[in-house]
Amino acid sequence: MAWTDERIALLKQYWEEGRSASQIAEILGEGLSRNAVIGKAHRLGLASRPSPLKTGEAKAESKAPKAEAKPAAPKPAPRPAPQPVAAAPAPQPAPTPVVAAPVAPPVAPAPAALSPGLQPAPRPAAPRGKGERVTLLDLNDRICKWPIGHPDEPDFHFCGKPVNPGFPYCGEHCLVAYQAQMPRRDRPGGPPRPFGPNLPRPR
DNA sequence: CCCTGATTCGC
DNA sequence: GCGAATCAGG
Repeated sequence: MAWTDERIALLKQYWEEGRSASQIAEILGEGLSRNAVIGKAHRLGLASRPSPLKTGEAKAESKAPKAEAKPAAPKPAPRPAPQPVAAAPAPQPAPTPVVAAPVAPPVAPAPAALSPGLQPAPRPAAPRGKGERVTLLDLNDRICKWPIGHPDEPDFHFCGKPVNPGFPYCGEHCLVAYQAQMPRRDRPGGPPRPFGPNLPRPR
């Protein structure tokens, strides 16, 4: 994997936003480890920002007014307020108009290497859960990163169910993501096409 | 144990 | 330059 300008920009952005290295690693995908993120961040000159860690950098802040704790004391979370995912600027301008440049999308990176005969399904008609939203902040190693909705929509979120071990998705979405590609003539009606008008299928 | 970032060190 | 291994703290 290479640190493209897009990735570095994303790294900087997320890092400055206060995301943890592991979160950034998972957002950027491509098997990036949190160590890689930290290492790169270091090399970029970013380091030890408002993070609830105090290695080498303690908080010189002391709560002077400690007299009485107000019951309704609002606690400023160390993490920045969870901005809507859609608000995050998605740097898509490809400075290098390379043909077929494999630029990983900022969200929901498709599984990179698929076995021949396998191909990721375009976009599932994902059942939208009501109420709950799994945002970028909630992404872990072990929750399903299947995107629900469109990143531009305010309610864009992720599946969030426990993953199928070894996969970035839960079992259900692994079935969708790693569907075996059937021979065309065996496909009866044909699956919905992601883009473009429904052209008459070649026969 | 889980998590976090920092640093080292071989590639 | 990169990142896994390792370290150190919470």
